[in-house]
Amino acid sequence: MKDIEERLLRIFYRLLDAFGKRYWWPGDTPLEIIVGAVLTQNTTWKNVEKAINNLKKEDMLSFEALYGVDEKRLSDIIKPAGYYNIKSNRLKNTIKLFYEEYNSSIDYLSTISTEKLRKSLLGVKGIGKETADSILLYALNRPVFVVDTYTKRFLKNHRPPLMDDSWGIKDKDSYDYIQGFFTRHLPLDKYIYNEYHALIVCLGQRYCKKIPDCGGCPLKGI
DNA sequence: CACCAGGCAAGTA
DNA sequence: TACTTGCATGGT
Repeated sequence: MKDIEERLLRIFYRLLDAFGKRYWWPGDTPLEIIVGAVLTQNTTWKNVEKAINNLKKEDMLSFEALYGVDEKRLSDIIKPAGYYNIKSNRLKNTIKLFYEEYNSSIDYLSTISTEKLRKSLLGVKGIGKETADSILLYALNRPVFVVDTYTKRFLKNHRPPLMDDSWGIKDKDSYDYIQGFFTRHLPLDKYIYNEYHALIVCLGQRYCKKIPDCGGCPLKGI
């Protein structure tokens, strides 16, 4: 067990050394990060940036403006992010939660437990586990490990020999199991969770697209 | 031309 | 529970 923690940290520092700090999440305010988390669902960040820039240009990047804006008009503004009709509705649902239940107040949000926040986020139509956890970690600074397709691919591609079968990771493991795996074997540290997820994404984008292929991969020979 | 990207919900079996 | 499908733009 202790062995796994050391291994995970060793991988972490190797990636950190290779790629440097990722400075996630891009975004100046918690709201911008929340909006980005919804818009980036199955979408490249590049396209999300365009949508967010449109929102800024229209002066729509506030809880009040987003709460009040017409859904049709919102879909028009965020069009570059793709799935714009669905995402406009999801954004409205998300903003509605913060506006109506938490007074659009980051200070107030800081008094609410992570468990309660996660439950209310998952109650929003359009927010699944990854989006909820991204908001918790990157917008609200809670120590929650984010699992995404890169994380699953990372585990799939690197065991064994990188990871031993005794770790119990299987291809079709659920979100909760994989998240639990990381949180059980890492210190409860939001800085590590923040950087680890970002580094896994960076690794995946550069080296491990679809099949196990570690040519030039910084984890080779670790 | 095909394929993918920092998911999710709804439908089917 | 475990698949499948629709959603849509923009880059490779």
